[in-house]
Amino acid sequence: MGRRKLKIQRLEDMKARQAKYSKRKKGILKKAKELSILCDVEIVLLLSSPSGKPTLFVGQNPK
Amino acid sequence: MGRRKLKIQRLEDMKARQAKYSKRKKGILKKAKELSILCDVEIVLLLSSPSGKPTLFVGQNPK
DNA sequence: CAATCTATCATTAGATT
DNA sequence: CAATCTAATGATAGATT
Repeated sequence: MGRRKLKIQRLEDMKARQAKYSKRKKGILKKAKELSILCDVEIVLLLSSPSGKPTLFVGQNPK
Repeated sequence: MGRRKLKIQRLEDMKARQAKYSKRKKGILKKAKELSILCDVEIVLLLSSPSGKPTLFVGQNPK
């Protein structure tokens, strides 16, 4: 998606990595939340940012 | 996306949940893989299907 | 620069087979 | 039914501010 197709390979510039991470993290968290609700499933998503800051998403309650 | 907008709420039909899960699982796994490569970050994604079968994705190697 | 914008590509809802 | 199709919504690349 986006103005041009992006080749999926490591972004060499640290600022670019951080910026891309910020955008895509938002997207994948939304997808995780939607999937957990729609299908009523348990999901755990653990992300570590390029700078090392972790994000944990846990969808639905353990049964 | 799709032909009509889908309201994000639990799908009541078990078959519909399983089918939806199958489609969206593919999508979120791709997103996780792309994010881990692009931003060189560690990602753990644990999914449990509507029938209970787990899927574990681990992107990048722990450092 | 980080936030916002928008043209474009990607995902997927519902249909079809 | 599960796989495939495709119209249409959704995510986001690069531009702009």
